[in-house]
Amino acid sequence: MTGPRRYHRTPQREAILDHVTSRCQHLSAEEIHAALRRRHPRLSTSSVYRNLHVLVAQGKLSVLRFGSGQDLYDARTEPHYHVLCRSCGELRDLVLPDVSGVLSRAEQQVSDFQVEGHALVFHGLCTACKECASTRAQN
Amino acid sequence: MTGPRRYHRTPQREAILDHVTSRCQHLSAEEIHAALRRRHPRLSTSSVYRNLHVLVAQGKLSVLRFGSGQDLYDARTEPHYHVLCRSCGELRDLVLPDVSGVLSRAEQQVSDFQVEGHALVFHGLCTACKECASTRAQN
DNA sequence: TTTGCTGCAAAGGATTTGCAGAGGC
DNA sequence: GCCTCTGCAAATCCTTTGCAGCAAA
Repeated sequence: MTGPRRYHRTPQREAILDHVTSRCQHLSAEEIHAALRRRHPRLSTSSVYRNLHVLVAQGKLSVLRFGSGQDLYDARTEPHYHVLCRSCGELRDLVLPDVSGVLSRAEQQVSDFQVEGHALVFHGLCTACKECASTRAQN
Repeated sequence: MTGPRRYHRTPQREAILDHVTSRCQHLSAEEIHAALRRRHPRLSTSSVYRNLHVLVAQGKLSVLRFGSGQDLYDARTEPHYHVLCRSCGELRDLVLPDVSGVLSRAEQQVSDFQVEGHALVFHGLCTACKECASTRAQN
């Protein structure tokens, strides 16, 4: 029987959480590392990755995984969703209160499962890429 | 101005699509490769990956990206969603007709974006992992 | 004949892990 | 003191790419 995990407080972890929280963007581990290196020159990538995992486990951040190759981290505030352009990779936030209600209710209908949350992503083409695509033939 | 892409018909591509379609599971590129190697001993991993991309681009398959590390491929039939256990990684299909209606309507509310589809994933703990977790303390 | 596809091998890129020492509680 | 965390370097893992020959249209 393993006891509960006792997280320690470390400057690195706090800096990472502060940084992600203070920005209203979705940041990659690499971006976070680069940004914090100014103030914490010895901060390692592994610490960034490890701390991001911890913060996600604690529910303080959430992860977005898309085709972009790298995971993006998001400071969780209110329930919101995402729109992703399959062409340029642009990622936008989306708040849909009506949908949130429906999905919260749906969570309880999932049998044999203790649902803790959900992720919803719309995908398609942003305006710019749509125009771009229509100038060339399609299949 | 690039013309439309003219896909050729190849035994490899057909075998891959057939295989994924015939199974009601979510398969990784590696699993597909391993399964098809019996009948196509010279089939390469790169062909599997390339063909999976093509099939997704053609809308014949869809991709699921989760924490598991590898992408999973799904033969698209009816609109459905997924439930993912954050502990053991179990992934289950879910059909929620009510929700589908709401989300299809929501697609049209996304401004400045031509939405082509959406993905919805519920996450939490499956029954087995839930019991497992409750026998040990939590944080 | 033009263009797409294949297998092979090598490269790429994001994330993870082993380790020994430092640090929080 | 015990256990977690850190930086560093090396390793891993999945996926992509370059290439030369083959195959479909």
